[in-house]
Amino acid sequence: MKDSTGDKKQKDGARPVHHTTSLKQLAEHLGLNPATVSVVLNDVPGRSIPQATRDRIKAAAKELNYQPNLLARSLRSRRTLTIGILVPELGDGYHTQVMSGIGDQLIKAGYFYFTAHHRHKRNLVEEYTRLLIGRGAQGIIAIDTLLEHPIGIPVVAVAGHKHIEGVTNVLLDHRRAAELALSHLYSLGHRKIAFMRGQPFSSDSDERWKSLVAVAEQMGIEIKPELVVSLERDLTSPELGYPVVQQLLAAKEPFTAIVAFNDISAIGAIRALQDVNLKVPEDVSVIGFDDIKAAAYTLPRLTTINQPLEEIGRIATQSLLNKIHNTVPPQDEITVEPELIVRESTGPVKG
Amino acid sequence: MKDSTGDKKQKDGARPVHHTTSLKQLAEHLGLNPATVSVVLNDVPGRSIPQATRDRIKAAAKELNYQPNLLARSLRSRRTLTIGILVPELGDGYHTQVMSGIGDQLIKAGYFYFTAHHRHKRNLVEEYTRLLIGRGAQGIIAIDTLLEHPIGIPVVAVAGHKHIEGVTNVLLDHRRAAELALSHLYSLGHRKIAFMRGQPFSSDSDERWKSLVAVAEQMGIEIKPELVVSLERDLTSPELGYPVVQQLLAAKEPFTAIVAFNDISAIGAIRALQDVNLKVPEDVSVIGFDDIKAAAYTLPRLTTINQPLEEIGRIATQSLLNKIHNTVPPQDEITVEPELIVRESTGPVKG
DNA sequence: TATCCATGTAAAATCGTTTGCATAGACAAC
DNA sequence: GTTGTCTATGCAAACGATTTTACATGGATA
Repeated sequence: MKDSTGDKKQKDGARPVHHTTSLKQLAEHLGLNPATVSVVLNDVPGRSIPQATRDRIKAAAKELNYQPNLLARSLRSRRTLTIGILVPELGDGYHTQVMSGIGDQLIKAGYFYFTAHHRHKRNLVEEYTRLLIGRGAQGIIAIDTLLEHPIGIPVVAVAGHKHIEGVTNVLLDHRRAAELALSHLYSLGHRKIAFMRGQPFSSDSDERWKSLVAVAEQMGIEIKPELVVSLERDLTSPELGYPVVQQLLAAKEPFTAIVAFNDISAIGAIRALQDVNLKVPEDVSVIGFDDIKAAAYTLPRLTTINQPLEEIGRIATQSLLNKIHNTVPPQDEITVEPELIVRESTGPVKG
Repeated sequence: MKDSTGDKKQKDGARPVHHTTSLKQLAEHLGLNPATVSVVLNDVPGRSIPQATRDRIKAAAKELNYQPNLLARSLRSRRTLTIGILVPELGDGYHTQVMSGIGDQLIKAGYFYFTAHHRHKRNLVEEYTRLLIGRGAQGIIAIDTLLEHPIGIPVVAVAGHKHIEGVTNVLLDHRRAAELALSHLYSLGHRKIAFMRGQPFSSDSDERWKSLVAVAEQMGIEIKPELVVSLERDLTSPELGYPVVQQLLAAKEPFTAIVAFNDISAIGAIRALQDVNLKVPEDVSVIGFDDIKAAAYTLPRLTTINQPLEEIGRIATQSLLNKIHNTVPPQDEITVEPELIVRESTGPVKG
């Protein structure tokens, strides 16, 4: 809403977009009606137009480098070929890797996406959702974002907390993840295993813990209460995992392995162990979750459970496109399979 | 291009976008002409409309929750309030942190952005540029992306390699970065300093090296040829820095500090040193560049030169918006200041 | 020879805005 | 009573496509 002192020449920054030929110009050039040209270029079925004319039109379109104006097209046809992505943060590996998969899949389908990052602020989630819809988004992918209620367009949630009517959730097969982690440790001979529970506000905490408990029971691994610690602080640095390991050590209950809540806390845990001269993995094995980029750079490099983030993005996208196009009945839930990545932080139990 | 067997009822996924009231409906509801309503809601100057009517219109707009259709508006006014971002990769901290700053700044100005990641493929850069323009992008921010020639709309390049007519470059003050790094080491007593040069294809390599040479000379630090190694492999893992340090050690020329090309290679360098039982920082100090997230998680944590990535994003955005709105004469180049982050990988020289 | 259908193309309506110009009425000045 | 200036609003033409409907042909059929 700048000042507007009536200065006519400025036109408030509305500079003409790089000039392209319009349908009308193309039609004129051909001596045909725009409608005919449109019909041919869009391969509209059920129209009788001789091949010769079709060829002529397509040739001219190529020659004049005709690019249909997406805005105009969308306005009329109500298809914008655009979706919106809601994400808490950019600049964070987890989210943007998912976005990478989304982008790959979308562009194949001729779609583009708007991104809005809301830094976990609820009112922003609401507002951005509105804005995205206002810009013609035909669907929304909400990554790690708390949605409150159904919105009017197709939605797919990645790592969504709640189940909301009409929203498809894409999530990790936590059960399988637990199996991979525990059977890896088990096969290395570990029986005395310590566990870290995630913070209550973290979306995966509950599911992951339940799965670990179930699988441990099934495998006959005892979970001693003294060997279970809980993360509490709202941190995204390894500090997260440091104090809880000190807590574990103070309990004096022997253990040979730690199942960390995620890679970040695993890194902190390793530090804590090293600081009391325990060697990883010789004295204690540590396994993480997520397989963040940094996991390959630590000393020792981290054994972890990989979440196929890009694939999750691709799957979420495909699911959303299916919803938009109404091609298949929508699913409530889609699970993806985790993978065990063995690096250096786990090893056979001593002796 | 699906099949199209003439099935009329399907309508190929064109579902009505969440219903909103249109300007026309609003006008009808008020018994006024759409134009009048539009004029009032947009505060168009130079129209005489009594305050009473204005209030009536605004009240009704609020009541009916009128949201103007951005598509239609853009079509008419040729302002889409949209820009495009070209980026090599998503899921990489460097780029997405810049994007984070861009997003913050854009949304303040009422803009949204399309993202396209091209994975360094030249033809995709071209194609995506076209597509973005086709979707009405009013400007483009190219992050670490090689542009070949001027395009028809305002462009700002972040970490751009080349200088291109009309393109504003936002880049780090390399000179200052070199000063920070070297004076930090110097003040800790380091005089025998080894250097890593970046790969020739990396955008910052040359500039960074030239600055280091210049500053070293100015400070009276000798750069011995035996203590200069060059990265060559196209890697983004710490492996990058490992072999070159072995190479340094093999040269038998003593050194007490290493200036790494970036954090990734610094991490590899530290590993290489630790693997021959040299302690960091007690025996050798290592300083990195970039301040990637992982830099705070390594053992020891990395001393490095921070690039204010989010700020770079914000500055690039502001510069682009200025260009779009023609408010200030465009600049060719904008530099931003680096910052020294002292952590644990540097320390005073022994003895 | 009149009727009908298929074919090729054009015209018009529409999507939801913005914007330049027109106009009707009120009032004042001459 | 004419002219002129305001005021408040309306009208209609864009913007650039898609989509529905209409209109000429020309040949085939009855």
